[in-house]
Amino acid sequence: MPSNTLRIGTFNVNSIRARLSLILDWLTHRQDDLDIICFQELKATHDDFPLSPFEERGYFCAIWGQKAYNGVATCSRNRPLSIQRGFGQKEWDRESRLITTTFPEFTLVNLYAPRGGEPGSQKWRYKLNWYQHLLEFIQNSFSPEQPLAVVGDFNVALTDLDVYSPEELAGAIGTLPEEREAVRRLLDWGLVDIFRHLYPEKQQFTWWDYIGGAIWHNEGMRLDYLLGTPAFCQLITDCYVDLWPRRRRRPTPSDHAPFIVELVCR
Amino acid sequence: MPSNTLRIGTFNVNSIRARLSLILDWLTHRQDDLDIICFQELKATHDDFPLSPFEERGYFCAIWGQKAYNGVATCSRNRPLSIQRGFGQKEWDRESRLITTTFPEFTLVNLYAPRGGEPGSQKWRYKLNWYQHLLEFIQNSFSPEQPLAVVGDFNVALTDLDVYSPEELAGAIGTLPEEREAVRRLLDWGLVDIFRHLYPEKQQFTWWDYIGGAIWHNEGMRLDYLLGTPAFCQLITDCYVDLWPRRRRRPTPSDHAPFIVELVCR
DNA sequence: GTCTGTACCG
DNA sequence: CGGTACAGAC
Repeated sequence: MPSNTLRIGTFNVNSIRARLSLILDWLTHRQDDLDIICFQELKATHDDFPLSPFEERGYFCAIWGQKAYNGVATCSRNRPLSIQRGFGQKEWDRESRLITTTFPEFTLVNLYAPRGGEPGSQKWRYKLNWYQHLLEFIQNSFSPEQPLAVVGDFNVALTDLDVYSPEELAGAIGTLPEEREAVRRLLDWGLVDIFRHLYPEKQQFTWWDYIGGAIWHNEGMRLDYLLGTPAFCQLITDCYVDLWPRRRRRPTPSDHAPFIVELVCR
Repeated sequence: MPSNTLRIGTFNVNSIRARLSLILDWLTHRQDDLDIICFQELKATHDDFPLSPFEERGYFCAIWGQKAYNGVATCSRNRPLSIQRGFGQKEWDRESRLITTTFPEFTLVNLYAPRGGEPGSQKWRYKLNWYQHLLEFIQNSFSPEQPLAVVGDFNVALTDLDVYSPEELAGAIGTLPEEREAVRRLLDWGLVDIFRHLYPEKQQFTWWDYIGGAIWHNEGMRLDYLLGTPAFCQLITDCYVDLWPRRRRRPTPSDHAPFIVELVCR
């Protein structure tokens, strides 16, 4: 590996506090090789974020916390040039689901999409509206020509290849046509699903239900993505899911596994 | 020590489940030298009692559990001749606070008295009524001539010697005249406070508040007792509080320490 | 299945 | 301060 390799991870941790020791052990296991980590589902306020252990490992943490639910943080070895919490519209910023950090080489949108609900339900509608708003935010804030990555838990499995059993999961939340279409509109704008781009045929999940020990039968979904503009994706050398923090019993893991992207930085 | 030494312990564990590993470590630390253990505040139903580890260590457990609150169990190497749960009156047996086991050599009443409340309050009245009922139960069920021990968490500090600071604790729950009088009536009936009998001047607490790290300043109270009839007490060779399971930080200990009585059994 | 709040009791 | 129960979310 050349020394100018940069690694970005995205990890829905399902509580940064309950999972702290596991996350730190994971960082150590990886020999602290991640340059940027995008966390989702902090389930903690800014004040409750365990800042010290991350600072001790050399990370600056851009945090947008919330009590009990949601919450995102982007922790990076280099301090970002700017941080924006949310969409910048009061109406859509009641939930902490999005944090944007800019770096000299690229811009990073770290998001936690709503889970949604049954088709036609209130939560289903909210998810679609949220995605529509995300699209407009990206359209208004960025250009497909700039190096941009949109990364996080999208709570959508884009195709049937991204779920363990399309038959069993027909109509399941995260696989509905409207949800897939909402993400696809982001791709149409100019973002590339880098995992699928690099591995067109590979089935690789990032989430497994707690119930029934789904991780042990690999019955999961691909819900976590890095979508990048071509200017960003040309930097990428590889990407993969790191199962280390997921395939274990104790301490109790998150239901998600981290997704790692490696790039060269000139 | 002669091999016919018998050891009885009483221990308010403040949840038998949350404290299981600590209790088992404690038994091991003591080289499994306890013949009878009286537990209070199981905070678990009969079905939730962790029976196996105690059975594996050779104990028969007479359990009277309750969800979330109260709950008592008497675990003994020899199976008791009989077990009675509660007072035997529906009205007074809604809470699991008392279990009586009979053995060939003596009878054992294991109790968890109500904590009570501010003087004049509902809970204060309930505690006094409960003690009145306990007195009548003992009067009606036993004779001061028989070998009988009444052991457990009485939630009363009998005298000012039994609290760390009579000045600071003036009027504190557990030190009120009516509460002390309630316990004294048991002594008047024919029971001996064996610790005080053997150590008339010694200040030794069995409970320390969680708040403020009271254990580290020995700011406690003596709330746990073994009261015995003379026929029982004549068997006793020594008694003491075992601080091992209390003076520690992790795993979080109970706020009580076990009280141990040693006897000779002919 | 797992987590966080809130509530209640010690 | 520390335990359990319950509701709500995912």
